[in-house]
Amino acid sequence: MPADMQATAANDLVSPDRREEVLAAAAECFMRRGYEATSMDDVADALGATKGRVYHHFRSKPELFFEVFRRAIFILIREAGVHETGPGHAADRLRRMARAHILCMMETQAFQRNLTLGVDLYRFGETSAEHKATLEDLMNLRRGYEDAFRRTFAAGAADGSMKALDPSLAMRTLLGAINWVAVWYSPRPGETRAHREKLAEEIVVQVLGGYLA
Amino acid sequence: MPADMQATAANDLVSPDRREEVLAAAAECFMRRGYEATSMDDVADALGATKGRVYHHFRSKPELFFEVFRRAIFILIREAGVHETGPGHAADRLRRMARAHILCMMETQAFQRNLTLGVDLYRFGETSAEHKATLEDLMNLRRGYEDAFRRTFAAGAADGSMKALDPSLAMRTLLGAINWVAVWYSPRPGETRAHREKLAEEIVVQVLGGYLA
DNA sequence: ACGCGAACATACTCGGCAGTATGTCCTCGC
DNA sequence: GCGAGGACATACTGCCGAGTATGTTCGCGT
Repeated sequence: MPADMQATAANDLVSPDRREEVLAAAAECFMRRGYEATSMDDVADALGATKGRVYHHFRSKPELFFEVFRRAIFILIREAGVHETGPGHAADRLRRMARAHILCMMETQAFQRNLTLGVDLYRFGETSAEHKATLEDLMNLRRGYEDAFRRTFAAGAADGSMKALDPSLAMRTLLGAINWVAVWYSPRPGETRAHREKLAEEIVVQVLGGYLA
Repeated sequence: MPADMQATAANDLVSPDRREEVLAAAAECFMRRGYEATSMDDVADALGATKGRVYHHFRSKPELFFEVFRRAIFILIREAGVHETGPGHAADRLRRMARAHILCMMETQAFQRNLTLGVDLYRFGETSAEHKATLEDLMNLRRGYEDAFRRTFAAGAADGSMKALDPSLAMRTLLGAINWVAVWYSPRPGETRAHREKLAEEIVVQVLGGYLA
C-alpha cells in the first residue's frame, strides 16, 4: 500500500536524516550477515521499506558499504583520535585513546565491525577502478588513525612513560586486543553507560599493563 | 579435455589426500573473499578443476566450510591447547600457549581466519536445523579451547605467577591481541620459521606483560 | 491550484551461483 | 579381460539478488 507508506512518511515532519536511518540499518545488516550475504532487500526489510528507498539514497551496494565504513572511521577519529594531542605523558594520552576506542566498539558496534570487513575487501576484493580509488582513500584514513597510536607509543618511549618497544608491533597488538571487543561484546539488557565505562577501564588496565615503563 | 585431466590425476599415484587439497583451497578462498562471496566454482578454479571435484568430496558448501572450521580448531588444540598441561608456573604455560597460538595464526592463516567467520555465521546465520547442530558442536570445541586459557589465567592467580584479574576478560583481551595476528600478518618472501618464532616471542612479551605478577 | 521534484514503491530484467543428473576414464580386484 | 566403483568433468536447472525503469504520492514554491 503506497498510500499508507506515504502518509507515514509525511508524519515524520521534514525527515532530516532519513538517509541516516538507511545507513544505520545497512551497518546492522552488514554486521549480522556480512557484506556479500546482505541483499539490498535485507536492508530495506530492516527498515520496513523496499529497495526503492535504499537506491534513492545510495547509488549501489558498494557505495552504501563505503559510507558505513567512512562513518566508522570518522567516529573513531572524533572520539579517540583527538586524545593524541592532550595533556599528560604519552602513557596517559594512550590510556584515554584506548578507553575511547573501546567505548566506540561497544556503542557503535555495528559500524565498527564493518571496519574489519572493509580491510578484507581491500586486500582481496576485485573491485572496479572507480571503487578501488575510494577504497584507497578509506584505507588511508584508517592508516592515519592507526598512526596516531604508533606515534604515541614512540612518544611514550621518548618521554620515559612507556617501554621502548617496536611502535608498529605494539600498535598492532594493542589495537588487536581492543578491536576484538567489537567481536565478543554484546550489550546486556538494562546496561548503562557507567557499566560500559567501568568495563572499558578494566580492559585498558589489563591491556596497557605490558607497555608501561 | 577429460582425457588429459584423468591422465594427470593418474600420475599422482594413489592420491592419498586429494580431499585435503580441496579443503586447503577452500580455506584460502573463504579467507580471501569471505564465505558468501566464494562460489564453489571459485574453489574449483583455485584447484584447476571443476565443481564436480569439490562436490565429490563435500556434500554442500556449508559442510565444506564446517570442515575448514573444524580443521582450524583441531590445529589450535593440537599445537597450543596441549601446553595447558605442562611444567612450570601458569605464567610459563600461558606463554607457551600464546606462542604456539601465534605461530598457528601465521602458518595456517587461511584456516584460522575462517574461525572468526564461523563465529559470525553462528551468531547471526540462518541455517537449517541440521547445520545448526554441527555448528553448535564446532562452537563447543572453540569454547573448550578458550576455556584452556581461562583456566590458566585462574591458575596463575592461584599460584601467584600472575595478577588476579577476571579470567574471562583476560582471556578475551589476550586472545583478541593474538587472534588479530591472523588479520595483519602476511608472510614476507623468503621468510623462515626462525623469523616467525622471533616475532611470536616479541608479541608474547608485549601482550603478556600486563598480566604478570 | 498547479506544476515540479523529492521520496519513495512496484515491476520488471538478467547474470551468477548452488545443486543435480549424467557421462567418462582409470584402476583394482578377481 | 572384465565388471564395478572411485574420481572426476560436462551440461543442465532453478532461484536469488543487483540494478533499472517506471509509477505514485506528498510537500512546496509561486
